[in-house]
Amino acid sequence: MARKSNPTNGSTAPAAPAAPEPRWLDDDERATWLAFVFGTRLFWDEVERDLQRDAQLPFGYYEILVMLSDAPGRTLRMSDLADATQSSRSRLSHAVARLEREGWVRRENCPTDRRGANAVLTDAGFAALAAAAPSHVASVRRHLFDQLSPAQVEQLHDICETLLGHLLPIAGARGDQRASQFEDALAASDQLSNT
Amino acid sequence: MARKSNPTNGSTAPAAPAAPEPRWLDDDERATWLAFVFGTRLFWDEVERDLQRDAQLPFGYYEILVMLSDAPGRTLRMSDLADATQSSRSRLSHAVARLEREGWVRRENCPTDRRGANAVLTDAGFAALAAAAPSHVASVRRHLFDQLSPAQVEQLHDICETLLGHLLPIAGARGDQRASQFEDALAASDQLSNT
DNA sequence: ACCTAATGATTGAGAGGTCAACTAAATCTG
DNA sequence: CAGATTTAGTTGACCTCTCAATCATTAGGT
Repeated sequence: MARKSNPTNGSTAPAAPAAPEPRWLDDDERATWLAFVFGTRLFWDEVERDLQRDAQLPFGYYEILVMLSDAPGRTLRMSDLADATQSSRSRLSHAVARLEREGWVRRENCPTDRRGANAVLTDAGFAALAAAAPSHVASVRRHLFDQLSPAQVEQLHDICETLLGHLLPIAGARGDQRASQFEDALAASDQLSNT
Repeated sequence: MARKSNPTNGSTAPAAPAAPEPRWLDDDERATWLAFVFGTRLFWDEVERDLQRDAQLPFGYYEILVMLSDAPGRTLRMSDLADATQSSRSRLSHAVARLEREGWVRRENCPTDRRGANAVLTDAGFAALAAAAPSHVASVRRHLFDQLSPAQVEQLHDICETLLGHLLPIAGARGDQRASQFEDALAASDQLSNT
């Protein structure tokens, strides 16, 4: 399915606007690409399914609750929360609206900037997160870390860091706020690691 | 953001329904998880953005066209196409409806099974795919293969195969038709590789 | 053959996401 | 300080996906 080969099935490239002579993937690359597409898709399907079953929560929403629970006062500016969860402001606005309906997040006016808004994790939201976290971590463990050797975990880490080194500047150059956030998230996870 | 640590910020697990004493991620695992979540998300955002810009096509729809272009007669039963693209029958039905509106796919009645339907790639659909493919391959290359060393590509391949070895049986046990399809796709990509 | 199950495929409602337009407040600039 | 610009955030329309319900057809069992 994920073949990237020329659909004309030959070496004569069809009307190719950008690349006159595209370099198709060779067999090894194609197999890697296929495994990557299928593997990551199946992984996320499984993790999301587990989370949905155990917490009636999509992973993206879980992330929002985690970020808030880690923030001082369990409170974060909407923009900061959007950046931290790698989501657009629009998406976050919709998401928080949903979480607010659920009673897990509350909006407050920002005292220092009258056009700003703070998202606050409610006690109910914190309880929901606390209930969801153990089984979610178990799910990630079961489907990822438990399957890989320590060496493979390290390799995966390096590979993802390499990709981030390439992608963050690109996202940043496009004005994508998320660029700066990865370092922040890492730093935060160091500071707050189970003290 | 992607911290999996106990939201009570300590070692005393809160009301945990399933796991009395969950094993939280250690610092290395958390960093790996964070890099994985951010890295793959950013990667797919970028690839999808490129594809959307160059072909006005989400990746999932591109996959459908690729599968059809590889099939004999550029024709596939709806069910087979669904399996091959790792999508539910429902999703595929909606997707093909959309591609049909676009004029890129046509539905035909299956001659051997009167409740079946065949999806056929039209000439316009093939042309659209041919126009989209070069820049899409370039995008995947630019954001993935060009960034990794040959060793890393091999490691990534192994890691994804390992995950698939774990996930395919799980998906299969749930009656998920996609389980059988990975092997098929690999075999097909071998057979049809740029001859 | 007949009745029941299983299969192929579609449909509609609802949830989540993107994109572009919009409001309001803060900031820059002359 | 007036006016333009940038920034924070929300909104609505539209698209895709999921889920459950549905319909038609085929396959099984007796």
